[in-house]
Amino acid sequence: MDKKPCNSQEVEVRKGPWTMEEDLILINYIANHGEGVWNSLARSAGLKRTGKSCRLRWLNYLRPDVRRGNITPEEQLLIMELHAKWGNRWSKIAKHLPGRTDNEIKNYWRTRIQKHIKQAETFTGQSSDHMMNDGGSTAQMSTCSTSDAMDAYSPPSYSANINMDNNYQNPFPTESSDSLWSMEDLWSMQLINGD
DNA sequence: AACGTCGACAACCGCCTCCGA
DNA sequence: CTCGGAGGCGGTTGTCGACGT
Repeated sequence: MDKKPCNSQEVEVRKGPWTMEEDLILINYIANHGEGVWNSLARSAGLKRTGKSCRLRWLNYLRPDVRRGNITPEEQLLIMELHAKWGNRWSKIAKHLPGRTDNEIKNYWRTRIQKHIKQAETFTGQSSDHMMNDGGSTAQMSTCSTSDAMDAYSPPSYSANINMDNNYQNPFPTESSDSLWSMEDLWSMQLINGD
């Protein structure tokens, strides 16, 4: 059951935070070979990660069009509206927020919006426990105007950076053929992405 | 200055669905 | 038609930094 020392290919799957080197390997490999077939990708690239882990890392963090940083008020409203419509269909919601990942939206919802709902609930008494029904809350806000929704949720303080992403540039090499990434490229990408 | 608590986010896990053999 | 593998999705956990006492 335990690791077989003779079969060193399938042992030692790395877990936990990704290192800069791993990120570079993954980015370079995808830049040259494209994404998909994640299990074999992980193996071919020499990453000691599962295909799932590589896919997740790429989709949620390394992809060049991933926007990081503040969720704008517009995006927050959209999230609330779409969540009211579809419930916890995070990937579906994410499709309507270019550059945002389902994971990011999910985290945002759980840490921020849900907290505000909870607070609002304690104020208004227990009258609306349907709002907190995370496991599939739908439709309760579907008819709210956006301003109503904002009143209900009282968004966290935003500094005016609504258009901060309009001049986002894709740091990826235009042609995926034979391009290698350096540490500096990676760092600059992290900076552009708001990290 | 040290310690404890809380919040935000990255990553993992398990389940489900789809597709090809 | 069935089975197995891969991908996708949502839920949950772990980690780290910020903040308050």
